[in-house]
Amino acid sequence: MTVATRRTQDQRSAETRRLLLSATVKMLMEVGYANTSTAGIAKRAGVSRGAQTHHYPSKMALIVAATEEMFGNFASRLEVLAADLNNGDLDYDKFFEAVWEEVLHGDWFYSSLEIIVAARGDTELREQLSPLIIDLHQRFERIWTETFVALNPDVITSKVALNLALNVFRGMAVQAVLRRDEAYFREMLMALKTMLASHVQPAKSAQ
Amino acid sequence: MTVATRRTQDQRSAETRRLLLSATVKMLMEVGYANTSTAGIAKRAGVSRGAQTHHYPSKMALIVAATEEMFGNFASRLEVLAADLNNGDLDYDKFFEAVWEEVLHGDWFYSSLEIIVAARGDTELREQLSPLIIDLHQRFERIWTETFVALNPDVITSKVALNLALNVFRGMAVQAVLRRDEAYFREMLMALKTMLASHVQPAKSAQ
DNA sequence: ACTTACAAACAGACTGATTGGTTTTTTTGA
DNA sequence: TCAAAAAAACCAATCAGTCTGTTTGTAAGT
Repeated sequence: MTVATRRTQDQRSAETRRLLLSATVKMLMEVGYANTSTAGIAKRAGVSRGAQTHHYPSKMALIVAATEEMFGNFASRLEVLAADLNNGDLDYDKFFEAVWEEVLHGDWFYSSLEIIVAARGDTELREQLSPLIIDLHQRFERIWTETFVALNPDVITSKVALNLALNVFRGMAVQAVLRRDEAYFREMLMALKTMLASHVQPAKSAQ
Repeated sequence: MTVATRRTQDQRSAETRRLLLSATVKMLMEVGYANTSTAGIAKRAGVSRGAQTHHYPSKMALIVAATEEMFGNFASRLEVLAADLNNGDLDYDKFFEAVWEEVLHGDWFYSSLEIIVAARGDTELREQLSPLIIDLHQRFERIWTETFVALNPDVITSKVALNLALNVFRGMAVQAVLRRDEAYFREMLMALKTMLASHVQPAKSAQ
């Protein structure tokens, strides 16, 4: 239009796709799946609807691609936190607080919740997302088992403790939609840390 | 149409409303909020769209009324389970298994999840539902504190233990959407019971 | 170097279906 | 006789997907 910044086709494509996926995640996060239309995404991304359908012919293709990227981003973020715990930049308490912060205020949790709930009523979407979630979960388990060791593996393994913690976070985040009460969630998080502490400890401190 | 069973206006109204609310909850449960239309609800209820808009002029009025009833039903169901635990018809293990069964296969959890997620992107709906959820939660706390006592209230109170358990259930149910793995959830439930057992016990056995 | 041919990228109008809500008409009970 | 209840037609808005036309980059041929 104004200055013709010359780019290769690949560069143009990649940029457009990036804008679309980012806009998709942000819209899911901010207004929910029900209020996320393909036209809205295109507008938010600053891309024409034609460009959008060119790269992602259906809404599902767009959602699935956005989910893939979002899961990847979150796992990476978690890897960083785990590394921080391992090398001493974070202690046990701060680690969980950072994860909770990430869940509550990061891009990922609520957009994934929207997608999961949408998938409940859409067989095809569910089938497309299922492998992505399983992948993500395996990445979680790998990160976690490299970071925490169980005190009594016969009673509660490290893996189960991870899943318990994850599910508490999930549940809390859902509850937070209709109940904004920071003190309540702080108390809950403290209780979770206390209960977990008697079953797992950071691998680093076990050396 | 066929046989004119003579009923009072109140009876006709009450029956129509009952059919509509029941159909609403069932549709939310089975196909999700996104696929729940007012026309679909009316059809499923076997009621004309005119009758539906007569009793519930907007979709929100219908959703809110259905939520109210559903929450009431679930709290009642939980009261029965708690009473069974108190009078010895259920033991500690069986109680939690019954609650989990209720969450996973009952009418209420997934329909409430749909509604909560929908409320996230709809300010008015959120404001209407907020008091209902708080009511329900207070009922939970009352039931729970009459049923369980904390072993070390200074560390973890009975109330916090309840909320932790509730949130684990919530999280597990969300996870169950994309991960159907009964063994996994059994293991998770066992871990939850183990962890809870060291902080609360049934009030009855404490007498 | 410079055109030319072509395909990918992009833009935007259009379409059929569905939605929630309104209005009009008919039926039923008081 | 009248108002509540119920039925059904109707409407504007929105949606995902399709279609047609334009722009931009690429590569072959000269």
